[in-house]
Amino acid sequence: MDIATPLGEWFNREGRDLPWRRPGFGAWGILVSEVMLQQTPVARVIPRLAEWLARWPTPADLASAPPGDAVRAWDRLGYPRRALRLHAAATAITEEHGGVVPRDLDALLALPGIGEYTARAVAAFAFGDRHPVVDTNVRRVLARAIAGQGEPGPPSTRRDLAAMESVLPENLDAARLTNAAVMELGAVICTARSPRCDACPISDVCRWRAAGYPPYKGTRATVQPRFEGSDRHVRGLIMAELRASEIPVTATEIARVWADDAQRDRALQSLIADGLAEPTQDGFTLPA
DNA sequence: AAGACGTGGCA
DNA sequence: TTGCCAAGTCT
Repeated sequence: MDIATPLGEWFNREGRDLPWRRPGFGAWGILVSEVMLQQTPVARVIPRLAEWLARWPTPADLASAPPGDAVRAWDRLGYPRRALRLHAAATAITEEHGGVVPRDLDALLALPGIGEYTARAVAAFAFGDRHPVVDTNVRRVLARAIAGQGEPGPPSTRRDLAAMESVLPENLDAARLTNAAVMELGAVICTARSPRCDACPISDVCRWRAAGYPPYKGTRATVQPRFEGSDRHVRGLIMAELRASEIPVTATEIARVWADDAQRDRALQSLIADGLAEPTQDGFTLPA
């Protein structure tokens, strides 16, 4: 069953005009966008990405800045360790790859913060190479359209890559288009909560639809723990203070963000361990 | 190999 | 209001 052709036609007609899809956006821009998009919605990424690339147009530009600048520019995208890793990746690209984003999958995979998904996304979208690209959208679309299940089971890199490989055309351009189209379908049509099957270009061949939308029976992924009152919450509050100040934030000021001394200290210590905060003479700052 | 890791929008 | 979810990675 060929789903690549109808998906490609649909994508060419209705795919969103996103910055990183514009011709000539560049491998560095695509790499930065992919890292920002890890667990963060498109709408929140777009303005931050534009600022980031205007300020640091090349990996060497970012590498020459203090990591704390990257963390501050990251703003509230969330998971600020990504900013630190992106800075470290820029350093590695500058020092080990002559300042040029590598094209090879293994070289990409070796960069900090670049995992199985992002490495393939960069190789496929920035360089046009033929690799199956599998993210949460792709998993969901393939689970439904091909496997006839309402939700993907637990991620299995091997199985997931094989599944995507099986729908990928041989032709390079067609393969790249298919990768983008399956992701896009999962993002805007075949969504997690309320899929818009009426607007789906492959509804006529979807096995889940054909089976009458059977409810998912497998094991569910572990539920996200409550955020309110969690260590993540406290880390976030402390990071907001550090981002907002150009001078060291005192222990007294940090004490105001969270009353529980033990939990606050645990959060601060973990931020220091992560390299997101640095103790100084007068308090704490983003990494210099 | 589960669990940690931010943040905010939406139903 | 609470819970789910958003182009994952790392340990």
